[in-house]
Amino acid sequence: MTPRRLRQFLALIEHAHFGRAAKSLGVSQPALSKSIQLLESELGVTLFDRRTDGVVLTAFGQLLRDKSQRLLVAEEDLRRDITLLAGGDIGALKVALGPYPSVTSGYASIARLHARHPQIKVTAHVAGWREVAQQVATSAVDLGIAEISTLQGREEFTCELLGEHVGRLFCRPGHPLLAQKRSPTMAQTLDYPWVASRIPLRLVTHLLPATLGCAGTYDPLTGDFVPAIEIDVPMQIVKFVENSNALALGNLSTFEQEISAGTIVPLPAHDPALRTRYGFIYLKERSLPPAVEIYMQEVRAVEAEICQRERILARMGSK
Amino acid sequence: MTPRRLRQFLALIEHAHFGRAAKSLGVSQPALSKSIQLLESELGVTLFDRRTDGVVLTAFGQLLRDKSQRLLVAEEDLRRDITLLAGGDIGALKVALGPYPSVTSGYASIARLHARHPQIKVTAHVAGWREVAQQVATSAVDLGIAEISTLQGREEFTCELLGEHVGRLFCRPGHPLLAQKRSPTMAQTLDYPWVASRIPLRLVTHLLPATLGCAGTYDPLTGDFVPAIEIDVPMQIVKFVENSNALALGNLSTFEQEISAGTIVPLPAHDPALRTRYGFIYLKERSLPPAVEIYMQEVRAVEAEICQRERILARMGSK
DNA sequence: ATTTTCGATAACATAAAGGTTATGAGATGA
DNA sequence: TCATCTCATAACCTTTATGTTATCGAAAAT
Repeated sequence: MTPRRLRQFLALIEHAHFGRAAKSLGVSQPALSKSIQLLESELGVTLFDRRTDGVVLTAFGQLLRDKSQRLLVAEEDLRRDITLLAGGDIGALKVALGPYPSVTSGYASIARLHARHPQIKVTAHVAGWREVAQQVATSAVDLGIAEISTLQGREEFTCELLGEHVGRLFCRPGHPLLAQKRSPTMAQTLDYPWVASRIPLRLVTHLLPATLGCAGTYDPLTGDFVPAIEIDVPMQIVKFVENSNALALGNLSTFEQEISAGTIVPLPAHDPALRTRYGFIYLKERSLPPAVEIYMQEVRAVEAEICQRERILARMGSK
Repeated sequence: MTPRRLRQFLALIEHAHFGRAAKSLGVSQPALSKSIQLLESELGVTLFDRRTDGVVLTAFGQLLRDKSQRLLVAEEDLRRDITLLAGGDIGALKVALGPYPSVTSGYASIARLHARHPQIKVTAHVAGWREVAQQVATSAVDLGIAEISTLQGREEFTCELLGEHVGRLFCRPGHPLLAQKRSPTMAQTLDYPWVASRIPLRLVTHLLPATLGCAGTYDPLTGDFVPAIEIDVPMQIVKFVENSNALALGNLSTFEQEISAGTIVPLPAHDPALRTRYGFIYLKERSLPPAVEIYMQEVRAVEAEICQRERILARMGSK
């Protein structure tokens, strides 16, 4: 069951014809015949039904096809990873970060990654949840960090839960979502830009480069940061929400002063506690490059730190 | 980069010594030396630092170790799957189902699987969320269906989100959770058995064998069903909750009559909408046997059906 | 019936994989 | 300095993998 044989096997499936498959592989027909026979005898099953007008795959063949393709991809990926690493190229890493809280730990992790592995070039793209999923699906990025409901019914994705944040949404007093009678649904809130509140950023400010905004593209190698929504973090968020239809995410305590001053108001929600569960998402079929795995380790570490700090803050809050 | 060579490579790592590793593999030392050299030249990197007192792995070696182990496991799994299938054994399937709503689609899927593939032997174990995770982690089951927050911080798990249900918890009037001043936390509710309400079961009753309870072990091959909590589904749930500390999961409309009669009451919760996101969980490192993949397809199909029916019910309800 | 098409088989060639024993070369400690 | 330990190298052997060309036999089509 060598890679070579598996490739011959897959070629035969494609052409459904020994002669033509052999030709496409650049070998003679008897060579391919024997090769497939050896594969069959090794596994102890018949892989093809030989018909007079060609061959068709058996159930065993179908199983082998699906699995062997993955196996070959995994092997190629491994080869590629080692070759790149050997060339001194530890790898570029593209990640798509969803809104809060994904972006919070996502950015903090980039800063840590850059500190420890400056040779890894990171491109982070901040986007909406749906866009993150789309970018992962099209392989535009290696990895996404997004709210996991993004994944519903998408069997091509794998996810790893990172954390859970509970927060509320806040808006300006005259916001369109306040005009309607019913409490806004989650789907409706997604129609407006969300901005991360001070709380989640405060949790990681000791890790964040001061220049980092909450939305945009950051390359730690060059230091370039191109904000998608230009907000000075953390103080300008309230001003931004006050003067636009953007929604701020945070806790009641986060905006205690602003609420009593009436500058921003909490959004009524029939689901008042906004539980956000977010995690890594990536394609099931691909094996992740080493740079991505290193980055994931950093994210996990940051996440653990955030969890601990939140627990401390919660304890302080309840006293 | 044949399996054989990779195994030699792993053996050398283990012994950190050419002579001893060669002995453990049953070959001579020069044979192993040459084999490793070939592997190194094939990949174009040095895998071991040769020291006078043995060998130590380089960074490349470490990368290859991690990846090649997975590759070998995948290959072995494939071989095992085909061998089993060749022996007419399409495979036994062990699944752990968490409480509602996991168990709902889990059971319905078993019924469908049994109808289409009667030769697949299924063992379903219904358990609490934590136990599902534990059983998956220890490979006691191939697959789990559970609430995904089970996965937080567990990087050994892969998950695939299946669906999201919103419900509330109900209890008897004198329940301990009502005695405390604060609203019960999610963690506290987990201290009591949960039982599935009529709503989620009603959604799939056309798929369920009439005998199925909501908790227990069911083998569709023999038809044996051993309930863990004996409840006649669906009518006895209210009686059970009324006379125990069990919690029932459902919507307000589910228990409309009982609430007005005062027999059961909704549990106050600072997080009144109980959003349950559940999905498949399995070990990252393992490749799933074919029987499990077939089952997963059935679950996905049932899940899609449930989603559609819920949407219809919701629309009917809002009119 | 005859021809064509397709895969299997036979006979043979060659390169590569994998192994052996004997020996070499460098570091280390008695 | 010498014995000893490490892994590398050399020379050689055997088996297996992979290929070739020529031919065969069965089914389908003309």
